[in-house]
Amino acid sequence: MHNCAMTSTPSYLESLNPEQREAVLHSGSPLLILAGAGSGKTRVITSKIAYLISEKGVDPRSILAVTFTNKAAREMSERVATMVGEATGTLIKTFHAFGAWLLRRYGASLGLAPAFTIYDDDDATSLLSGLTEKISRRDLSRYSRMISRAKDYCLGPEDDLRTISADPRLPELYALYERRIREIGNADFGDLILKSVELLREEEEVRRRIHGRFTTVLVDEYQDSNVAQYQLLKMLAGPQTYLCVVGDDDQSIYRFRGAEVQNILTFKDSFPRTRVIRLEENYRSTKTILDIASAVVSNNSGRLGKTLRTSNPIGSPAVLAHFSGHEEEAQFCANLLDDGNLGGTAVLYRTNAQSLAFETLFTRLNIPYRLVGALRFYEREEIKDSLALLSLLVNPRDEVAFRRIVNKPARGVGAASVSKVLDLSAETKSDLLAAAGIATGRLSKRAAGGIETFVRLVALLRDQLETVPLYQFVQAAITESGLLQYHKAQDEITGSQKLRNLDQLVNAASEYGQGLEGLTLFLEHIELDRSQVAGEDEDDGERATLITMHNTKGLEFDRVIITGLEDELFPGRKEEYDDDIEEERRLFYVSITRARRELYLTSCRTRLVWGRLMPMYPSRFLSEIPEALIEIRDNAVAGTEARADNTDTGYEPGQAVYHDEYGPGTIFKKWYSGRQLMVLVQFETGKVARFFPKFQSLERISQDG
DNA sequence: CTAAAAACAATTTTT
DNA sequence: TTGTTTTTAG
Repeated sequence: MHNCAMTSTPSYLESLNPEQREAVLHSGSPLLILAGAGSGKTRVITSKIAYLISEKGVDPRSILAVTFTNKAAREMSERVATMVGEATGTLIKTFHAFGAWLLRRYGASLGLAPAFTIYDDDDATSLLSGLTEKISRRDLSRYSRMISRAKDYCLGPEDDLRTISADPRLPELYALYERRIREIGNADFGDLILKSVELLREEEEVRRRIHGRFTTVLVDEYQDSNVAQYQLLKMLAGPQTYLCVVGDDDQSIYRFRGAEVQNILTFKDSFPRTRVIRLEENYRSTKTILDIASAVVSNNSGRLGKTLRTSNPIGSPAVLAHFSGHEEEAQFCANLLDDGNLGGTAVLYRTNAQSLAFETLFTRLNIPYRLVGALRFYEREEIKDSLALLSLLVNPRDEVAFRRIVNKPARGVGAASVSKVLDLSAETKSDLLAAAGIATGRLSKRAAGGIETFVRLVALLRDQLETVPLYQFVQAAITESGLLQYHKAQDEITGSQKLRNLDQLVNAASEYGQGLEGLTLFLEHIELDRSQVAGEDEDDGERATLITMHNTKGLEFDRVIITGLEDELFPGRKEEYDDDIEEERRLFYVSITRARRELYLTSCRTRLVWGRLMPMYPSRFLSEIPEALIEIRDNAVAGTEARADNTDTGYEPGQAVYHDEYGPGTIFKKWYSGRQLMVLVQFETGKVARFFPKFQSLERISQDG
């Protein structure tokens, strides 16, 4: 096949190592790329896309690339665009966004209109709460989570749900929920995948068209796919489809969301003739950092196994610093940042709550920082209110949106009136706005007036939808509904920034087209891309990054500080099993491998938990790091040093205890957190709490009889 | 029906 | 500790 007129090898191929190049050039059978951290996996995928388009003459429109996060999708689009030029027509989307894309086109047979809106977990919980009486808030969100998990596993209400939960009410509640959301005509997150699977399975014509269109399907971060996503992939892959998945079993960190490491472990069995290529050369980190990461993750079982190597310098040892409390920990980070390398530094933590100490100190010291993913824009009250109003315009059957917005700002329409409208809507099979229009006769005078105002408002807005640019429309909606005024008043009372956020929302709308179509797309992007940060001004200089460990996936920094390395916090909850510990360990592995040159680890002796100062013990993961690779600095104030001793006796399960605040109770579990004994106590009030008996006033009561 | 007061629960991690 | 939900008085 040597062709004299052959164009020179593209530069992006030349800079690849042999394995990477092999992965790019491979064709003819399914391909599994096991790509270790920092091994240039994104580069391989983007090069592969570019290669297919520019060298093999593949139609860009026939390529589908699926990622897990919007950030990854955006990045991939940009990189492909720089390699082969803009507007290639290649579909690069997250799994969920692809589901929405598919269902908007072909979902009619499943009862989904092209303009369906998407319910997030909150909305799903609200929907459930409207469906059933007498279930506490907490249980509602529990059930809602179970339903969402069931969907992750591709299970419907009639399937055996016992693997999700043995709760006897789950099937009934799930069925109720499912029937209602179908009536409304919206989709929740799980539906975007599950309904896509259903569609492709049942509609031969759709399947045929999709197989005809997408002859190449690429999946990034495959280790985080769930069962439903695996099924979707199965359906997407026709006999002619070239399938390529990239992932790293050691970086699977979304099990809590239904991610199934099994998917990548058994890919070879699911797709016969699979070729496996390992990318084991790391270009990111120093040898020391890599050795630490490898040592830690080698404690996991059930891995495909992979040895990362690098020709990078050895680098300096990691630093492990102990502190008395979170303030000292934050100060330590601030001191490190004194060298001015803000943009190259990331402070990592397990839970969002931990960011506060850093924010407070950094603000005081004028250290610029960027907070990733914490205060999610879409979750804010004023944004959700506005979105509810807009959603209702798109889908007047949207019960969740209606409930949220019909009486906000207060129009004199209470819960009783809302129920009447909903009942009437069900009776007459009409949408909520129509029902509201004819319900006035059944309502109190005040409520009838309020409903009328609301119905008029919606009608007025609807008339404008097709005639003005979207941002103007959104502006009109929040102004004329009174939401703007309402939240302005809130700002004045609480000093919040709601008005600014609403402004931001209007700005965001300006990037979308006019009319129903633009509005639908706008809503979809907001629902699916939750990484948006409010008030993020354009980069006006270098900032340090504050970020959760989960959010760092795919990122890298010169210097990484992993904070809060304490048992019970990281790894978290202890009542769980080995699988969970392994997942936490993978999260540690991901965190460590974000670092290019320097790695710092911090651990505190105390931490505020629910406003109480709790003693903490170093994370067990720290003992998995070879001593030669780490330099330990103990900065804790003397005296807080505590060691386990013989006071541990007498706290056996079954022991009756008394606590000043919670009253009498019984120990039902004990274990060691770090070196310290911890017990779990069931109080007679029903409360369950954890204690360090050594530090906290937990009186033992002698059992009589 | 609304607003203020009182009681109460909460911390993983996110598409 | 904080923020949110339920109760209560207008």
